[in-house]
Amino acid sequence: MLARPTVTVARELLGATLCRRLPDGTMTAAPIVEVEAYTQDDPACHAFRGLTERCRVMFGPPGFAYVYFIYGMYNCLNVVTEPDGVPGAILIRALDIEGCTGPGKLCKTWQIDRSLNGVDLLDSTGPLWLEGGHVTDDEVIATSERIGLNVGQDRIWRFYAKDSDFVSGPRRLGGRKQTRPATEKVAKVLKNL
DNA sequence: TTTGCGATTCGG
DNA sequence: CGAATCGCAAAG
Repeated sequence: MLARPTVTVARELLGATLCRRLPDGTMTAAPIVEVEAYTQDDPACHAFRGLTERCRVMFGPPGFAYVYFIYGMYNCLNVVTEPDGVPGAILIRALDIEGCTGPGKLCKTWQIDRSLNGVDLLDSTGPLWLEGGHVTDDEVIATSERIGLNVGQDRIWRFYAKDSDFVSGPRRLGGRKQTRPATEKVAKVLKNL
């Protein structure tokens, strides 16, 4: 499923449920509502210059977590894609739940750091994993340039649930406060996964 | 080794 | 718009 073109998978990942089991046993889960795709031939991708220690997991099999540290204080979570040997990843930018708007905040809130780099995201007995299907309804999905890049801005590889109030960054005209739950329409789609 | 900067966020 | 804050990777 994840061993396919990153951009395709990214779009389909919207609506999947990210689940977290904290060290103390606490469990949390929420739908993914914003993602960005990064591929080998993409200048903004960590794997663009080849394999390095940091992006090693991106070159491995799909379904594993690629967590990196950025700006001296934040962590970002990615889902590795593409067949083993081909780098590719999807940055998880927001979950449909309070405190998880933005890749850095999401990781801070759910206590995700580099110690989770390389964990199997398809293992529901682990600390972090994915469940559920995906959204295919174009009507509830929006697209845009990726956020915070100085290269690769020509690639429209950011996908987000149109009406989720937890999506980060630039939004549609008259951006609203991000404190309400997703609208009924999106909520319904997310529920039928 | 050194250096410049980054897939961010928050405050002024 | 700039500070915070530090690991990474390209350059020296």
